[in-house]
Amino acid sequence: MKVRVRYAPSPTGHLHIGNARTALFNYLFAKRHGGDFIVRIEDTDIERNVETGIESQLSHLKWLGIDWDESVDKPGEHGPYRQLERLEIYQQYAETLIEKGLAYKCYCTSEELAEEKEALKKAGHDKLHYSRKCLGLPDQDKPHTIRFKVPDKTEYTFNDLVKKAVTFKSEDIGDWVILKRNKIPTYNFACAVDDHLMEISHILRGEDHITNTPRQLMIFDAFSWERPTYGHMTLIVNENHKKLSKRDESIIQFIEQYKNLGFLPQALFNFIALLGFSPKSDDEILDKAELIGLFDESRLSSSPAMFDKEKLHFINNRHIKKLSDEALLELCLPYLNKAGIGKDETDDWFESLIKVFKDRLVYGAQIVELYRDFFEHPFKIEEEALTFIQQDGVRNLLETFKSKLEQAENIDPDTIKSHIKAAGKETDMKGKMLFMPIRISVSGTMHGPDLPQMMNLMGKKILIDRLDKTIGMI
RNA sequence: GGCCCGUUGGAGAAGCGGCUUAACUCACCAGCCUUUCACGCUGGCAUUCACGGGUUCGAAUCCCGUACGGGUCACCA
Repeated sequence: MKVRVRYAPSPTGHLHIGNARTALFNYLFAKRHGGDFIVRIEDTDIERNVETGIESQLSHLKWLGIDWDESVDKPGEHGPYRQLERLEIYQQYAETLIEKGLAYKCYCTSEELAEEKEALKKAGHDKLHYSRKCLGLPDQDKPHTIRFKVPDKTEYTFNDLVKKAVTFKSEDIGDWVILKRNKIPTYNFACAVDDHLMEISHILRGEDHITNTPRQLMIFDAFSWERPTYGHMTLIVNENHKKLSKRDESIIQFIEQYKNLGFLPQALFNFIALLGFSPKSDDEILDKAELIGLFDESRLSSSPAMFDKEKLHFINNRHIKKLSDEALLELCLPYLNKAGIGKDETDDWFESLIKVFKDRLVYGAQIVELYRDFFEHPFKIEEEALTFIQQDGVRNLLETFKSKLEQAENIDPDTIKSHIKAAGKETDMKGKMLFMPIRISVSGTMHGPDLPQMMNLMGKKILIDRLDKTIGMI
């Protein structure tokens, strides 16, 4: 049987990190097993559909490097791929279920149902199941839903790819709606019907779907269809161990936001693939091809995956370091331009700027912050640095160096280096006692990028000014 | 509350009955490299796997219970 998997988003907004993970693992699974990856649009909630939802979902998947074999823009033999275009199909299958006596029409209004539930709750019941009072009623010409008649005393056991054997009992599930009053199917019904019709072999989805599985299994069984294999991936949780919620502001949640900040798609792909999965590899910096080769569904984790921002930053930085200088400049340039940095500078200037910060850059937009920290912010010396420059000879060194700088025609990195050397010789300072005071005097801190490069970028005026200020503080 | 799931170092996370005196990564510390910084490299960092009982010659790994955390209970997906 051919491996066919699907990612089934509802077009209610932008691509969320959790959905991206679902898509990514299905993609990895398909590619690993030489199967097909399908994107099906589950737009049966007409209230919540967003106009640009589909386009946004698809374009961001593409940006991440995930492509598909069949979808709305690339029809295969199992279309249509939007559920709203498949309405007659679901209606027909629902009708069949009624004919078989496995489903029935329900004329209850939402108000009635709410009251019923309230009464059960008051009576202390845990299971707030539908009373079945419409079961067996003669056909009426009234608006109605169609409910699935849940079988008595049946166990639904499936061998989950991640959780292993999972069992649900039918008595824990009440008769549920398969076709809404507006003739549109509910999620569980449409999903099961489509998974069968589209010949989906494996379903990898978030653990929040695990309680939906028995309902979908009921549909498969009702039609005697072959059940697909399910795998429920752990939830992604935040530092408080809570499911990532779209309203959680402590974590950036949408792929688009990462894209806008200048994160790299290959890094995001790498990071997301490690959310609930650990490849049999010591190295964690992996590209798409490596990840496909390493993917193994038996290594999906069953305990929650923590969204570790630090790790994302680390991974992105590692991928940035792999970029060529040209590619990195291309990534950073829009942010610099927008911030008005380097308006009158040459290409060379930009190139050295990129070189100077490449090692520590976490994401594209950060270049602005880094630049400002070192070049624009009011000059001030950190405490530990201030202590350092109080040592003997520092003042003399800085004054010597400053006078050389003042006379210098140009301040390219090599020239600066030779002036540092000369100043060291004249004042008998070397090693850390030579470089560190100069570093501090121009940046205010004991840690930073390559010294001559950084000084060249700063320009003579700023350098002299900072040197003066530092000397004044000794 | 019912049903489902989870609990390993400062953090992420492997291991799922003997090969583990618990891999790997981040962070941190030390050393090396570099006339500074950063990069890189090397080493250090859990005698212990939520807790209590049990099974076993042997348990982080299996079973039971407790605690804590989470998910889910829609005419949403």
